[in-house]
Amino acid sequence: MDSLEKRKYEELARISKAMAHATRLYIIHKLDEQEYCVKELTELIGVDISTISKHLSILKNAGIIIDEKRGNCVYYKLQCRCVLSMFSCLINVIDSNKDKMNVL
Amino acid sequence: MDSLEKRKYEELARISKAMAHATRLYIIHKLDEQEYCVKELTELIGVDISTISKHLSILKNAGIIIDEKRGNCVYYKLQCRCVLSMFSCLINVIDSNKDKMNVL
DNA sequence: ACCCTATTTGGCGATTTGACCAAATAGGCA
DNA sequence: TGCCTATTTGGTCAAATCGCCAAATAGGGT
Repeated sequence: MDSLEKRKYEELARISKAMAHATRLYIIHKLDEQEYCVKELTELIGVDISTISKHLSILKNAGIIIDEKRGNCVYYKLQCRCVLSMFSCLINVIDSNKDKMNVL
Repeated sequence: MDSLEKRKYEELARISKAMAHATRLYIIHKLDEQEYCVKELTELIGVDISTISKHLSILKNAGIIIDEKRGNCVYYKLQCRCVLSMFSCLINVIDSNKDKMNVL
């Protein structure tokens, strides 16, 4: 793997890592339905608000979500719905394993 | 997030984490082209063979790749090409960010 | 200006991850 | 059987991740 290729895969991994957490996947899923502010997400998820804030900043930093301040709150939404294809990919993997199991 | 939903997202995250590493993404990419044994992948990538073996076991454990012993070697291949849609997802995210930048 | 709510930031301890080395294991083949 | 190559496993260490708490910051509204 030459250094150019290495950089490419590290960049892909950077985005991929940002999604690789149950809470962050859940946030992405909820933000697909509608936008939410930090406090609302905190109530939906039930962990400390500082934890949610950090998850959001990881997603934002990876360019997966964007924020917008309105009134007293910071609202988050998906930067691009394309991330949702991630879910079908993950579900496909899980399903293709179930299939494998059944065959045996 | 009720406990059923929590389990669901943890399961998705389990697969997602397995892919969230530059070397493992690279392995997936190479295994899409053809199957390889551990030693060959080690030479392609250039880290310790035990490191590659562990990466492979993570991918195998997540049901992303499968192995097959033939002769002296263990060959690995994709369990299902569906994981490749992950790459387009990641690239889409990166591109949608570039677009955003250009607009500004 | 002051209070109050929302959010972010810094720091801490616990856990996980990733890379290497060395040693164990597996199996083919002379 | 004994050797040799390929692979896996266990141990160690450094670095990254995660969740909480406490404190800092931001900004609206009275």
